[in-house]
Amino acid sequence: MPDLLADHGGLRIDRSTKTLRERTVERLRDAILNFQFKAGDRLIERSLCEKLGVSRTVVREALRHLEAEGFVETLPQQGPAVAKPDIGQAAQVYEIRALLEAEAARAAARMATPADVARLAAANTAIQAAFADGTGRDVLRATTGFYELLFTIAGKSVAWQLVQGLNARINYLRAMTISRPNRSVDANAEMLRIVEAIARGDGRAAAKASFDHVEKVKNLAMAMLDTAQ
Amino acid sequence: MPDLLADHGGLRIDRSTKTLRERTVERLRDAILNFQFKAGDRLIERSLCEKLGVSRTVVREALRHLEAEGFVETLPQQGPAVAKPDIGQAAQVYEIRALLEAEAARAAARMATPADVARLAAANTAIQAAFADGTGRDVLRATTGFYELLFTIAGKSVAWQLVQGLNARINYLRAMTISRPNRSVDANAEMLRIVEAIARGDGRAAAKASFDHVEKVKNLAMAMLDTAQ
DNA sequence: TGCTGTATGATGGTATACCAACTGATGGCA
DNA sequence: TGCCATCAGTTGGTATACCATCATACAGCA
Repeated sequence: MPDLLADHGGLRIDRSTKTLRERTVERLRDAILNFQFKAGDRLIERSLCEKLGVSRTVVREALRHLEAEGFVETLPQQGPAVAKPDIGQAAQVYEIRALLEAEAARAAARMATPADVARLAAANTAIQAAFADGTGRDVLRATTGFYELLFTIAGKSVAWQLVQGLNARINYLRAMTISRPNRSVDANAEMLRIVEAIARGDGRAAAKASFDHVEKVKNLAMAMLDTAQ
Repeated sequence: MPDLLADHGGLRIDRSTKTLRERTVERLRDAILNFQFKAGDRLIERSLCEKLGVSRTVVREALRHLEAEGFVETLPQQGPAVAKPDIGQAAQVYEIRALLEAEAARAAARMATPADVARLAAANTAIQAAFADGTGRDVLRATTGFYELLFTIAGKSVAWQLVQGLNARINYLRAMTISRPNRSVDANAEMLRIVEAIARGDGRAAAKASFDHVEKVKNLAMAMLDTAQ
């Protein structure tokens, strides 16, 4: 079996095309992240087959994947639905995010080049633009772009994978914190603290700013869940 | 659809039985963790069907789940195999573990009752017994038991899920660090530091002892990977 | 009008079939 | 003896069938 990952003098044929299953996983994940399905919505197999134009095998395998990632939960005798974490799990998810993002910010402060810093600043500007002109969906997407860049600069691809999965579980909470009055102003100040600390290479300050930011949104989210119950 | 999670005066019928798929996921995960399959081994569907006595649908869905958890990786045109991370990923996995376990140790120091501390001490004794009388597999299992207890005391079920997945990816590295000469003696001292710090309620010391322990095994693992390449 | 029984449709679980691509073995020819 | 072509077996991808369980709607009866 040829080693597709090794470099063999540059002549290797690229045969990597995505299976229907892989594309289905991506489509469903995107649909969940973009609120085409909301937390708690049932994901009925035959209905998804019709929408996506694939067989139940493909849908079922995609659901298994998303289930393991935390996007979907399956209750016995009830079938799959978009994941909706309880308040205890949500709190823990925010705590872990805070740890991982703070560590990434610390490492990014150490490793960022001036070009990196400029890119982070631009990513933050994109978040503000999304708050001003876009939808909640746009803000989530821009925020994801910022953090993806942060983790990439920090060289922490594994942590980024975990954070993506964690964020999946609290997707709708994130959407709700974004839509709070004045969240735009506070978020701007908080992200700016992170970018500025990284710009001056202050890992400790970057970690603190990042940690404080996640604590802030965690508290907003917990307050909302308390109200909703 | 009845709400299976709500309490309705205690009369509710418990119908939660596991599907073939759920049991297959567990069996395969256990087999990987117990080195019945080794890192890099191909997981051929029809062969697994014969071994497990189930259809390809059940096996494929289980593989999808384990793939998303990080136990299995699928290369195009090559099919599924037990995951084998490279040195960069392995380093990152250890770093994340260090963060999450340190945080769990800190919280456990705050929350542990005397009975909890006794259980942790017993779990540590079980690790030492496994080093003395058991196999590497026994040591891994006992160590998992210790950490499961630690995270439970700390109230961190989500972090524990993540750590389990992370450990899956470095399962064989863990087995290799365990089998080093004198690892038993060092491990005992390191775990004892953790238990003692928790016993006296010193969160900071517990976090440090836990962090140092993971740093130690990370360095052992990195040294081995360097040698192997 | 309300309750109960029955029937039908919906849904997830599981098995099997078919196909395409790939790998390895074998035979023939130069 | 080595190389090439062909064939057979292996394997993953995908589709579909069947079944059991559950939910909902409807009809009949008191």
